[in-house]
Amino acid sequence: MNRLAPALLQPRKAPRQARSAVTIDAIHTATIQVLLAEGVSRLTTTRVAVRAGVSVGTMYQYYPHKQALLFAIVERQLQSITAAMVTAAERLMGQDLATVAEGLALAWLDAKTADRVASLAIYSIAAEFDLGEVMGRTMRQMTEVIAALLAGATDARGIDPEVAAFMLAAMLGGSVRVVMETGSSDDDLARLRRELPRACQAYLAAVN
Amino acid sequence: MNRLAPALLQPRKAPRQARSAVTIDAIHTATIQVLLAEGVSRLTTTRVAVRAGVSVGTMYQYYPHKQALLFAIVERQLQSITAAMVTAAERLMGQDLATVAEGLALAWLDAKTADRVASLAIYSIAAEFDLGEVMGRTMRQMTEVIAALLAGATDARGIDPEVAAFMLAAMLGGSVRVVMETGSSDDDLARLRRELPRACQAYLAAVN
DNA sequence: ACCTGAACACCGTTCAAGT
DNA sequence: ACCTGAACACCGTTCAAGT
Repeated sequence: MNRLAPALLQPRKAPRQARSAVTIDAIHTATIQVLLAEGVSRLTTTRVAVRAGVSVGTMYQYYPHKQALLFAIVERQLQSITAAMVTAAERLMGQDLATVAEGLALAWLDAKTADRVASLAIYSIAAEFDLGEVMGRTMRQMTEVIAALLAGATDARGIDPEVAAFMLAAMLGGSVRVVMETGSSDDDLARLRRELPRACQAYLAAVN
Repeated sequence: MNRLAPALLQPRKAPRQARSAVTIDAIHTATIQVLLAEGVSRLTTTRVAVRAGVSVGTMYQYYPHKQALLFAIVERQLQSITAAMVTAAERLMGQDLATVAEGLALAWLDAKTADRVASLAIYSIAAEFDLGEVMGRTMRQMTEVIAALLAGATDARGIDPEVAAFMLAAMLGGSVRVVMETGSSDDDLARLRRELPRACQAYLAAVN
């Protein structure tokens, strides 16, 4: 559970010449390709280097270690999901709680299932390295967005936006993850798509 | 993502003499100790062997590979949680939906937080190896137990026990996992303990 | 300023040899 | 019937040497 200072997980240096920007991008792409083609267990620094067309040494000039490589990918994926949720939030601002709940649930499901392979890859990386921190940060961001949405809902009365947003984020994030990870059939996902909005709506109605 | 046939994950042979039963137990205990003391990344076959007081070769006589070691631990943990839920289910049989929902949520939280370190260790192992299958099986068992409970509830009317149980299992399993994994404070857990039962109750009420 | 790749320490797994 | 531990293939990481 060795927790690394965030600084250590960033790329080691910024590209100063054009060719190194190319190199850094090639490494990034190669990592994803190897991950999807061979799985985590076969994701090797050498394999990534070969695929990227550089030597291992070069890779270590940009990423201090393997974790940093994976960290970069996870972060990009999480950011794209966050962005999707922010977009959804803008659309949902000033609606009533039922609409907000449904909108959030569907947006979350869409974002997660859009690139299901990538999402699964993320999950499979998440535990091997210490990604709790990054995921925690993402979840806190999400909670803030949701809280603002709840506070601004037309029919918000007795609801505590902080508390309700926390619970909603846990429900969304957790249920989708569990279903996706446990060898879910398409049926299961369809089921989740029907039931998750209802669950969110029911919870919000109950605490309002 | 190499999926192994379940048979390969079982201990390689049953102990035929007393000393090998002792050996197998020593290995199992040593694995947990190393896991808790040093973390997944430092969980090494050699380290486990040393701690267990046997040679690496001996370990491989009982567990065909490292995954099998971890698999044994995960399975034991999951079984103990399943057992706790079955006990709770017996107590809740024939109650109304609100009582069932609250009882399930609290039982799940208790089971998971009782040995929080072990649970976290499980999660950290879960993705590194292919434990989706085991976890999926556990979740399906849980869903069955919950479905029976819902079908037998005094005030069950329009509810579809299968569907509602699926959603409930996803909510319980997911939310607790997400909160525990993302560097949760004790405050967060307390919050979850208050909100999760309400969310489950609200959902059941809405679909009944 | 950037890249190379042999070299090092360590890990999972095996198997001939022991009791 | 069970155990040992040197040996093997492979992995992450480094660093002297090159352009």
